[in-house]
Amino acid sequence: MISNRCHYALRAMLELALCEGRGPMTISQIASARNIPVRFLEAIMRQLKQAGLADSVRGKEGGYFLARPATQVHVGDVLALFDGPLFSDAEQLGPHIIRDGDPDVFAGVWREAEHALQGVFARHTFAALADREHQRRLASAENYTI
Amino acid sequence: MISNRCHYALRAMLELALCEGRGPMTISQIASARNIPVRFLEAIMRQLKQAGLADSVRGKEGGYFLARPATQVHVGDVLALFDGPLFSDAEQLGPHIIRDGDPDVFAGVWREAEHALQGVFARHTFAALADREHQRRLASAENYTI
DNA sequence: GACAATCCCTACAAAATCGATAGGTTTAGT
DNA sequence: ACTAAACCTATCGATTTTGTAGGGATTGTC
Repeated sequence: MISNRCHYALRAMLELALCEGRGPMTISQIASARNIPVRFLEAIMRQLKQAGLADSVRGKEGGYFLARPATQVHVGDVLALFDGPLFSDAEQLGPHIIRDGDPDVFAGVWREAEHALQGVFARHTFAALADREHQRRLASAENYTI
Repeated sequence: MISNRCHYALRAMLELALCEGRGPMTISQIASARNIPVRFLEAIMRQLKQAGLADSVRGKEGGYFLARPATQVHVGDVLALFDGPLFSDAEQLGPHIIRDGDPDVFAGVWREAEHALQGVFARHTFAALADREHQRRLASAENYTI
């Protein structure tokens, strides 16, 4: 299943997408906006940076921001980084299950599954998600004031 | 990702499908055919039985067999039993990530992903897999004798 | 009825994974 | 210099997963 790490990363990226174009965002800001343990998020953001999904400036007034426009970052990019590939052949995990490099009958199934997932995850950009989140917040704010 | 347990279960079910109609198969047979730890497989087979995928007779000459014809057992049935659902909402794992039962923006993504997977896994029956495995074995045997 | 082969159940040990924390270093703006 | 921020490495604790052990219960065969 999807690791907690990955859930955090997805929400951090969403937060960056929401604040796109308004300068870098600090780890503390992201963490408090999403209730994520700060020191844990620190490691996650580094990983996002190393993978080329986020970028950062150091020192005072520093922080993180999206490395590419939100319209060009997909949910699949984050998932592949943390939890992918989901469906690998068994021989990587338990080398004794498959004999002698015989082709595995299930390999085809895993390939299909992986492919189907990639299709889904490539359809969702963080720009679209941020948009939806924005709508959601407007609606709930309206609900509150009325 | 797919747990080792589940890989074992899939291969055990495949073995049962290969021997369909030839009486029950013992745990030892399945285990040695696939290099699975016997006592571990024991627990797995029980789980498969309790889920209604396999059935068994006890005592001497006993063993396991498919509860339904192999044409009506899908890979998805086994996966759902051991590792499913793969994509659940975040709130079940980390209740603090999402505030106040607010609808999660990612929930839709997970639903789509789960649905896509179900589609793939429902297309593969153990009958078809056993068939492919049979072909494979014939081919490799031919390769060996020539 | 004894025996042996087989499934069945519970508990437990060993190992891996994951979430989270701690302490300290480097960078850059003021 | 001071401070706020990103950066790095190590480690700890809890949970999950893998696998093992010992003992039962069931059924065919002699």
